[in-house]
Amino acid sequence: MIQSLTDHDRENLQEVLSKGGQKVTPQREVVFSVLLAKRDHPTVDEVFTRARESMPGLSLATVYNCLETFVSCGLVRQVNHEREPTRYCPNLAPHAHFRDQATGRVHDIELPPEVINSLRSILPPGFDSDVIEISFQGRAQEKTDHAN
Amino acid sequence: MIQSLTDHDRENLQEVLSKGGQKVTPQREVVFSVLLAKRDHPTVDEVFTRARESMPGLSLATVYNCLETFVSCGLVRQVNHEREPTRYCPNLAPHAHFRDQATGRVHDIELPPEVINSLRSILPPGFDSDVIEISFQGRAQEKTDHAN
DNA sequence: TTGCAACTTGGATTCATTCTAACTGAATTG
DNA sequence: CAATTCAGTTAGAATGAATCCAAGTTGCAA
Repeated sequence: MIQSLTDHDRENLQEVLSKGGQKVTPQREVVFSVLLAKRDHPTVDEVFTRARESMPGLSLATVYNCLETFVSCGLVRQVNHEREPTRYCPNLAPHAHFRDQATGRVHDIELPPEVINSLRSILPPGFDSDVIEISFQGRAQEKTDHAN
Repeated sequence: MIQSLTDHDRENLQEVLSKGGQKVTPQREVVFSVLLAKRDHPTVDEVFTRARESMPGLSLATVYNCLETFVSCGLVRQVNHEREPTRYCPNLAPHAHFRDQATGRVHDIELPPEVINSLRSILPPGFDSDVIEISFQGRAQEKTDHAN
């Protein structure tokens, strides 16, 4: 599972970071590649463990820092569910999250624009929102995930 | 702000608790009355502070216990936002939450059934959900809240 | 080469929440 | 009526995710 970024992903990382006034570092590359390699909404600890495979000296604090940087640059999304550890998600398209109660696994659910609009329309006058979080909770018939 | 339950509320508490195999206790009455007195989505600490006004010996652990009991009986809802302390809400009607970025205050947003349905309809086959959480984040022109 | 600013690091700290073990008090049984 | 039981309460200890901090690194710029 040790792997680094494709040229394309590295370019993207470089561009988004510099737009946010941040630099590309070896640590950030590794953390980002971990996120892209397996899009299963890992926790910080999971990212940490996976990243250490290719960079044993990496510290936990740095993983927190990197992820925080990515979030502030809009490169990844934070996913919070109840009080469980925060998870991270490199899917930037607007989507909701579905948490399988049995496994704890989190799935992305595509969000059609008309649903977003109908949601925005229920806000009373005077309320203006840029972020809408939608999360489902229930049971999913897991299709065994090949690929990744 | 020290006040106890109306007969109606006390009855309701009694009924819902016993349905869940739980008893009414003085502590539970106080905590419940705090929730009803000011429906501003208080944190545990806020509930604790307010409840102590009418019951100085009350312990924090008990507030946690009471609130947990209420949630498990379906008497109140938990409201989580990012990693902030959990808040509690006695509004049982289906509704979304709007968090004012400026003040941190949380407002209830009514959720029309058709919006709930359109949301449920975006789930892929095989996904079944009982709980849908919707939270907005943005700016609200606060209308100074009289009453309460 | 020196300086600086951003980034990284490990360890300490914070803080919401949970746990634990002792206590209370009401109901139940002998 | 005691004795037992059992849910509920309590204070304080423990947990664990996340943040903070002060001391290193690194690469770039003057």
